[in-house]
Amino acid sequence: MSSEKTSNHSSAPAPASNFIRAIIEKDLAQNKYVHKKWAGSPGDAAQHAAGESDPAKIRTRFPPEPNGYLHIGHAKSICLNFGLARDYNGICHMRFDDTNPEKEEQEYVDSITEMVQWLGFGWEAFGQSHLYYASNYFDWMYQAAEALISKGLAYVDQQTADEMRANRGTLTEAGKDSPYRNRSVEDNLALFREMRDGKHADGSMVLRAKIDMASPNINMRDPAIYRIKRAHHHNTGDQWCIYPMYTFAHPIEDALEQITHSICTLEFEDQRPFYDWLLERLAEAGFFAHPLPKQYEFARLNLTYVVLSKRKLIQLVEEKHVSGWDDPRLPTLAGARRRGYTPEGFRLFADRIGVSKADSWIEYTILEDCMRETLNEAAERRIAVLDPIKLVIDNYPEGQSEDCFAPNHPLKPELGKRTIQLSKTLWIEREDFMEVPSKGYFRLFPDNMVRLRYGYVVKCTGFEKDAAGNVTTVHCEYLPDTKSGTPGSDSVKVKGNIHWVSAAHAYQAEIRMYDRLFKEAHPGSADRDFLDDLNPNSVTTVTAQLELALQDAKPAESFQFERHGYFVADRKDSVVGKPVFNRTVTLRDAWQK
RNA sequence: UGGGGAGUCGCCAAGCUGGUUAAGGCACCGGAUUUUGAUUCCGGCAUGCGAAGGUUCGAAUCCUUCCUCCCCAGCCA
Repeated sequence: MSSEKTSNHSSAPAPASNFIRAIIEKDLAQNKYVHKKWAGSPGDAAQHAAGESDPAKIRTRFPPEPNGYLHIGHAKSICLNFGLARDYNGICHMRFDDTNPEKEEQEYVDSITEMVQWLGFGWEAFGQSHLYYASNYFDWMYQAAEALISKGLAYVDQQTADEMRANRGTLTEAGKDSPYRNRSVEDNLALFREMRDGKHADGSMVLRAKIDMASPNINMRDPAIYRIKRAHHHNTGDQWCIYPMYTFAHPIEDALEQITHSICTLEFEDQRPFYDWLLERLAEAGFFAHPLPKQYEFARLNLTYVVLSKRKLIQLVEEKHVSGWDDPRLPTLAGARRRGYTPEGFRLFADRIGVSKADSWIEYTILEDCMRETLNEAAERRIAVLDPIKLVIDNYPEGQSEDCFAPNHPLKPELGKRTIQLSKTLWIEREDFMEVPSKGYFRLFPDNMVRLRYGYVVKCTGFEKDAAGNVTTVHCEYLPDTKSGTPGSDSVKVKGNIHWVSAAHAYQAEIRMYDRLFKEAHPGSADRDFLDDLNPNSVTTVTAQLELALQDAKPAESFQFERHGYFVADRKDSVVGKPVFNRTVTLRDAWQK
């Protein structure tokens, strides 16, 4: 618990300390960046040197490749990077790491920016936008590559991919030098320029950093840094036919953008030596100035009952196990949003799970609980009968109805009340009646009394069944003096309190009852095919009876259906005046049946 | 068997320049309030820090050995 300076937002509790915050606080305490300049846009050492003092205390970045949809795992990284920038008076750059034209599309950049903003983050800071594309740095990267070649630190290799692999060695054996490794600087430069100018076929040669083929770290065995690839790029079109590799491009992107803390996941740990090697060499060449960006790695998110691998998500969508990338059962952010999960809930989740380097599995209920917590605060209450049977109040006048008053939010009286109509024939929940009550059951059963929430206390007098033996109608009599809100309401004490909707005043609607997509905590573990772990009942659709006010629900509006859970009007399938709902998450239920 | 990481309560996670009663959250178990079996509120919850040795007045923190798990041999990111 080292610091008091953890958040700009004094109202919110400071997020828990973690190793990255500790590093940042130490760097800040040492005034590591006080002399850092910012050119006003990404640039090299000279450009930044000519700029003003950097208004940002730190710079982080969220650098997705636009080759797919964002998911819950990305939300952790987004909250981390943008959250750090927010808490330390810094800036988080939104950067598209688009160095491989074959996999990237505009559609993905659009959905990624939309989702980051939906999560509540932005890249406008100190009067400018910080949305960047790695592909806009191709000229600089090219120059950096030539600089490396000039220093004898890179060479053009004409081995085939297979030869390169064979000569890379193994985890326990050193690699062998390429026969092209000792070409002259002039030849390398000429060849590299020919590569750029389209004189050579795709795959015929590649530019490699010249480091050490015997390094115990395989990433240092002369990694490929530029390849020939004639593909149309979503941003640069056909301007280039050579593209930098991630390992080469990423450190340069960070340096051009004056990133102070480059935070990525654990699998990049082995890349860090090259990251530092490259930047040091380019600093020696005058490209960049100290302090150079530093890379730090944290454990990626693993969530029980969920798959987050791109390959598996694609398979779920393409094989139609779900309806699309925004299927409410998917862990994509588009799916989660449609399910009714909230940005606030995700941010709470990110704070709650913390950041460390230990591989871990977060229980899915933690995420659900964060959603409940934020929804409980924000969602207005409404009444919905999801599995309706009839309740007839035999001593209530036919054709009559009366107003009952229900608060929109029990914790927020300022949100007011709405009126709902009570009449002789109501819809109630099938599970709120039992012909023979089980132990501890305190809802409706013959001769028992319950309160009709916001209405009267009633006594069960009988019931009817159909030919199949299913209860269709329950009969009761009401106690006229016991209406909620009247002095007599407490005259009769009852334990049960059930919700209802007047049959003559109901809106009938479709509700999708979503459950987890997988029935196993670790889908696909123990040599099972993850598809075999799919929950066959991950969605069931019911026709429910809702209170009339729900007919006006707007797409994406969330409610708590009392005693059930949180539901959202589907943003896609709802039409004005005829919303359909998705169950976001149930309420907790301590009643073990 | 090369290199790089990680192992603290059921799940996360602080602490790790040695000295605290080993934070906190979630879960769980009690109990109170409640016209949602919800929420809220109170209380409980690691003689123990992967294991075994060692150093020390004192170790989760230092040393030694061992065990387990994760990552790396794309012209992907």
